[in-house]
Amino acid sequence: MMKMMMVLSQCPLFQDLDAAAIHEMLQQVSHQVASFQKDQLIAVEGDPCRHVSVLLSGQVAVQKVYGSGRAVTVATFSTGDIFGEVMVYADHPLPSTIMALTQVSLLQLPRESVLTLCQMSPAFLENFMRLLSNKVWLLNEKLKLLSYASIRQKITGTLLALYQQQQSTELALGISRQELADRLGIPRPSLSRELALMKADGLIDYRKQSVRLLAPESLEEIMLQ
Amino acid sequence: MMKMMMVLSQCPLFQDLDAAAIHEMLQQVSHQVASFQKDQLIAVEGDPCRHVSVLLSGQVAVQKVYGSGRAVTVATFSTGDIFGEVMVYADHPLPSTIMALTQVSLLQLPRESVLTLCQMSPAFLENFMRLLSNKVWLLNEKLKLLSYASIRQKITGTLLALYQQQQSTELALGISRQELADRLGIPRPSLSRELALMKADGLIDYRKQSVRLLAPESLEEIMLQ
DNA sequence: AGAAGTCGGTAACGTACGTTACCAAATAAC
DNA sequence: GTTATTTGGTAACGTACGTTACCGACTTCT
Repeated sequence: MMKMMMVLSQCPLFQDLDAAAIHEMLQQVSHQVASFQKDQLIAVEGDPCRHVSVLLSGQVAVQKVYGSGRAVTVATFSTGDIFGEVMVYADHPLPSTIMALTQVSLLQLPRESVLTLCQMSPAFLENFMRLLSNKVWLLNEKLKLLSYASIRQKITGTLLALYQQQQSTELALGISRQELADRLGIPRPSLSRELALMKADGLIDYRKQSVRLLAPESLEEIMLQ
Repeated sequence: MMKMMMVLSQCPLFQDLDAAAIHEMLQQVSHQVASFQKDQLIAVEGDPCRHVSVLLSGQVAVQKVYGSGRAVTVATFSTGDIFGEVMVYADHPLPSTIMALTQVSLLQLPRESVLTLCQMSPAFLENFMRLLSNKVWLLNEKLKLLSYASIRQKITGTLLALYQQQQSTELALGISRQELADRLGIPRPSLSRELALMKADGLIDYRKQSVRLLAPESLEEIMLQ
């Protein structure tokens, strides 16, 4: 029990609420702490999502299970993580299966309880909103990067974002080539090659972790193609 | 005024609420109906997002404005559409600029008013949640498609989804090649070519808008690579 | 100082895929 | 019927990019 409050007060759903407040709120709505054995199914693809879950202990995997029974892990969650918060209010069934990777303990808040909590506590409401909104934002960012047509566009897009942010043509990257390549979803040699080509084209210059924009106008042009 | 209630009762934020209820709810929270001239800025990139807006009439554009002043339209909204519902609770400034494309009339609900409305009306709360959740779901779907490595994976992914859905190896597509290609984000000839190759490889057979899966096992294999 | 590990640049090679173009089949229009 | 129009297949071509491999520059350890 003490353990549970520790986890909850750390998790974004209950931030800015103290243990006493959380305890009291929970007492007023139906909820359950459920345990699952290793390899036990927590929720199955295609089912409707019935509750928001907070992982109190253990690890779970989000899996795509194919007809043949083969399963591919799409994501994993561990203590303090929340799941189901999106699908519980979306008009769609679960797109994947949730399985316990270890012995697992979950706080399960039924769909209706979450609504009640939102009505009860402005702080909880705001936390939930922020959770969803930030998720949308993050997905949008990823999507933007993926939808650039070429590697040059990906690079240019991020350079121009930094340009706007740092208000200078002398940009500090602050990350290694490998990290940058990972963010853009491309292999490192491809990144290096394109940087070299852009340098040859007179668009940029660089050494180590700093990049100088030589022709911001032309860079913007690239984003339009 | 009558006009405004017409629009609101149609929009997903106020669905399942009748005009009288909406009217009463709005009277209890601060809100404003704002007008903008054609080409006037409604909100500027980098600013914090202060309200959720419902477009009562006219059209607005979401634009990315570059340093040189050149603007690229990312999306447009028209009567009945909602915007700002994500950024108003996300921990980030506006990623783009909003501009009036025509004479525009907006219902602007300040951040706090929306919270109050959620507390007041369970139906409104649920509508808002559904709005955000469905957006996350949609983005996830797009992201899934985009993140497949090859065209063959994109095709296979959607075929297997249909397989699971229709529970038969004889799939009805229900859309034209062009539409399918658009959804996958690839040119139509590329789709045709890959379908032909997959047929040659003995994976599928097809004619017109129906596809038969000849080797579901092998198709699953493709998704793992 | 030498060994070992990390980090970035570069080259060679093959291929998946975008692009363009043209053609056949099916459907709609007259 | 004969044209248009849409819809889908196919071929030829160039290239952007993934893959692999190797090498030099820098750090860190002993």
